[in-house]
Amino acid sequence: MHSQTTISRFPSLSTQTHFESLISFIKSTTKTTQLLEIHAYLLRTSLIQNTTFSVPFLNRISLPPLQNLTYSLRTFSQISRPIVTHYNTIIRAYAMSKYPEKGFYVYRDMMRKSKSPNSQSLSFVTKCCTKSCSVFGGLQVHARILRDGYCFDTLLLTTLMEFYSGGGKGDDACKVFDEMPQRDTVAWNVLVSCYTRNGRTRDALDVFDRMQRGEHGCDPDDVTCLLVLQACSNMCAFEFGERVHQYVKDHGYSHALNICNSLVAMYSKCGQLDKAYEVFQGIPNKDVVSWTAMISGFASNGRGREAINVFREMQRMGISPDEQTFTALLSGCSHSGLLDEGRSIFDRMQRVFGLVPNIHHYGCVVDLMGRVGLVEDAYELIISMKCKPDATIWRTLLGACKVHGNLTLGERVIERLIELKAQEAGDYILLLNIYSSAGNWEKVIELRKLMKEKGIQTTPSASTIELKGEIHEFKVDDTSHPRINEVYEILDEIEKQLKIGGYNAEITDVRLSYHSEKLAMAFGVLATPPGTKIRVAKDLRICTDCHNFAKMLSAVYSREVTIRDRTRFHHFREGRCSCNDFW
DNA sequence: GCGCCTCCGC
Repeated sequence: MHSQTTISRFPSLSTQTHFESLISFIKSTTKTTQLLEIHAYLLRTSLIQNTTFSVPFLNRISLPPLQNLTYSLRTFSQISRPIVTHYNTIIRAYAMSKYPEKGFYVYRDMMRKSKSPNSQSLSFVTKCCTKSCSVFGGLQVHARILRDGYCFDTLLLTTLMEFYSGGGKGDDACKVFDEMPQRDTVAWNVLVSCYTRNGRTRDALDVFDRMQRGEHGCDPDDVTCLLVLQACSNMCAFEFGERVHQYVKDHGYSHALNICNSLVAMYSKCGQLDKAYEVFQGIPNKDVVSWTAMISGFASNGRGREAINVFREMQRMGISPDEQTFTALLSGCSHSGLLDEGRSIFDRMQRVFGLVPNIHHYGCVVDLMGRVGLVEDAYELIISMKCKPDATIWRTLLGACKVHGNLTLGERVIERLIELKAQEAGDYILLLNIYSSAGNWEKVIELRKLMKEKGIQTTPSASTIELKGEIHEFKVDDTSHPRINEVYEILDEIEKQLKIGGYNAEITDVRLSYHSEKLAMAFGVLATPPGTKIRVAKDLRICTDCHNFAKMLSAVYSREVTIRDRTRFHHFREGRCSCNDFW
């Protein structure tokens, strides 16, 4: 009713005021119904042909909160001679929609009509190519950017970096960055995100210093901190993370909720639960993300009961858990072997909170059942799922079959993986280990032959250890580290000592050579004074042998050892592990 | 005028 009066009032005013108030009304309204009335009015008066009206109208209808693609397209089609800005609006609308590839068609169409794209058109169409993973389109746009001389446009080039980074072409993104004559903080941020996304976490951390050092230095902003904290989590770079925390305090970001949440996650993922909890308690207005981060922190560090307590506290505070909260909680139950608690939470999640379990939730429950030996039940659960089982969930069960030496089920599971055409080297290694644990050497030889025939290559795993803020990396049977000879020497010495303590190298695991985590631990013993905590991060899951090795090391050398593997933390102390062998 | 961004898991 209100809008009706507003529009009908327009003609009574002088033309100037009429137009001005109409435009400001378009810019301020957020109601689709009001915009539809205006649309009808613009059409009736042919004012829609006037860019002064059509541009703000298109912006309003195509951008959030309305984002109405249908009306944007209809309006666009009613404009008889669209200009570049109109096209840009539509390309942007497609970039934000579910059909990003159509943005590229509009871009091509506009060029066919001899309209030259400007910086904005190129920026939006690049985004379309990024979202639709169109390598072909992106390369064409890149060529156009160079041809039209936009190589000074920082903003446009940053968008182009995103295209390469998202398409897994990190090197090309870096090249665009290197050739940029000017860089702002956002360009640096995209570089960090590019490194993180493409697995070059170390380089991501280096950027934090590089950007401050540079000639035309840029100060990291809050987004830089978020990204770098993520990189610290991935690398288990605790000391680096602390430095970023200091930077956050010094630059007044310590009250930003997203930064605080990232800090909780970073400290948790570096195994520093006390620090994580300290930051967590200092957050005045904790949201779901904060609570989930803390639950996950306890969960991945093998403290399932505390994770459940935090969850209870969260409910007392009236914060509703979301799907991710339950994933964290259920994974906590599985890491700590809390079968009944896990089952009850899985049940309450559906009954009380009305959430439909997704593949991750099922994955956690399968993991939980598998760990405690209910492998057949876990198999039944996967079969009963409403969603399609993926390779990962089968792989989880395969791992459980290995732990419990269930050969027949293991074979059935690998068949499923083969059906999904998703079998990886790691899956064969697991099956291989199942056979060798059972002493079935014929099958071992047969499978090895099969792997050779299929050309399956095992990727060497790597472990890292941080000393004085510097990251040292070791691979299986490493030969590259500068102090590798000393490392092997001390490793032999350690093994001798541990054997006296009762450690025996297990021969059930096939790949028995110098595992990277052993090398990293040995380096820790070598390079730090006695009594210093050893913190190692590993990209795959730790094997039984290395687990025993670490347990014994913690007792014989009186060192606390922390190993973060692909899925969780292991805190070793006085010959025991926080995981109680539930891993 | 447009770009980067917090919590989960197998």
